Amino acid sequence: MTDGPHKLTTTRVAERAGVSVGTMYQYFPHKQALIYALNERYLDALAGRIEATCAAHHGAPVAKGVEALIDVYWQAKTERPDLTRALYRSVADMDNRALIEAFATRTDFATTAMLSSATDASFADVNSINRTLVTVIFGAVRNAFERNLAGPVAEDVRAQLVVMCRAYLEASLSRPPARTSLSSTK
Amino acid sequence: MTDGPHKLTTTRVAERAGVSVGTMYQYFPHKQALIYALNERYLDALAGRIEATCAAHHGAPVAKGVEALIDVYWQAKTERPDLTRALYRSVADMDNRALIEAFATRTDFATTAMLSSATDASFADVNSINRTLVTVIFGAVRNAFERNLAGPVAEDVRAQLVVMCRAYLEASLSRPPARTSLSSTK
DNA sequence: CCTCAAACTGAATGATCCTTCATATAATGG
DNA sequence: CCATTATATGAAGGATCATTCAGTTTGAGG
Repeated sequence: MTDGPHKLTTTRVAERAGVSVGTMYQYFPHKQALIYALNERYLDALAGRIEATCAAHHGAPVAKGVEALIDVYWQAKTERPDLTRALYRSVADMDNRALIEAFATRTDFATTAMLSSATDASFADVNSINRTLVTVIFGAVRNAFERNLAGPVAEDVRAQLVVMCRAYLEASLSRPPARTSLSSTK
Repeated sequence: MTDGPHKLTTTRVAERAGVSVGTMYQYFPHKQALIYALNERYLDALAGRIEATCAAHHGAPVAKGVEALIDVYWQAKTERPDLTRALYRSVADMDNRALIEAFATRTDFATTAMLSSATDASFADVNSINRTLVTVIFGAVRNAFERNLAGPVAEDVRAQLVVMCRAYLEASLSRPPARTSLSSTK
């Protein structure tokens, strides 16, 4: 299903799935429903991975958790570039509000839980911080992906993204375990 | 040109431009060329605004500069949501490597210059930091935009994005004006 | 081996949209 | 005012798909 050439046509998807167009229409009423299902499956798997990662880092230092989060997402988007691209594109052509919403909810829940459970830090407004973190990570990864950054450069961006998120968290501690040197809004 | 309903068809664009399809084909050989031109114009204007912002913050504290950068970009993407959406979408349907490339080059140049010129900070690897900053900002803004965050929430994300970038810069100073409490990779 | 239903097939249909071109309108200059 | 050229128009041509459906294959039960 890691489609190659270009458009996600019904015939092409059917072929790739090893059936004829007609058969496909026995399982999905529209093309939209089909694409929706593809995205649903993808997002469901992705959410699953994220949840697993977050669960695995309950109680771990936030720094570790965020890095792990960045890694799964990065990995997920990069491991099958064609699929990623095809889905990103397909999403532009239809109303996917519900899917994105569901994904965001699951994700937010998982990441918030991870952040809150960290024993080495506590944050005043976890929701705000979490929302920002997720928005930044997902956005940055997508942007990096779409810019087709070459290997080492991509790697650098990924690493720096980790640094950035950590710096943000450290700056946002409500009861800093160490002293921060943050110049408030100088 | 702030297109409303959905697809960017040749007829629709022509209408919006106040001419007939035929006339349009006297100025653009393909639809592709047309869309390309639209994007070119948009990106050119955007790059211009970014350059202006950066120029206006030469020698200013980095914190100010980054905030300004975030603001222009955010503003540019939100002020005409339909246009933004239409262009994001159109970009998925064609080879726009060259445009993105050109935009990235101009942008990188401007932001790097701004960062380097700051008198209150100096960075070891400006290129890496700049690349990361730009990727994160552009990506996060897009992501926030596409999530259709409600007014106050959006505002919060924007503000937090500023906080985050500042924290990152502070953590990346090569000769810290104050002491950093950064736990290296604990 | 036969029957019937379920599942499959892919050519035909119709919609949408890019592109062309025969024709009309405007502008220029003599 | 006419001739000539530049510019504009939008219906028609042709491609590409999504979607349908008449007909075929498959498989279970008898």
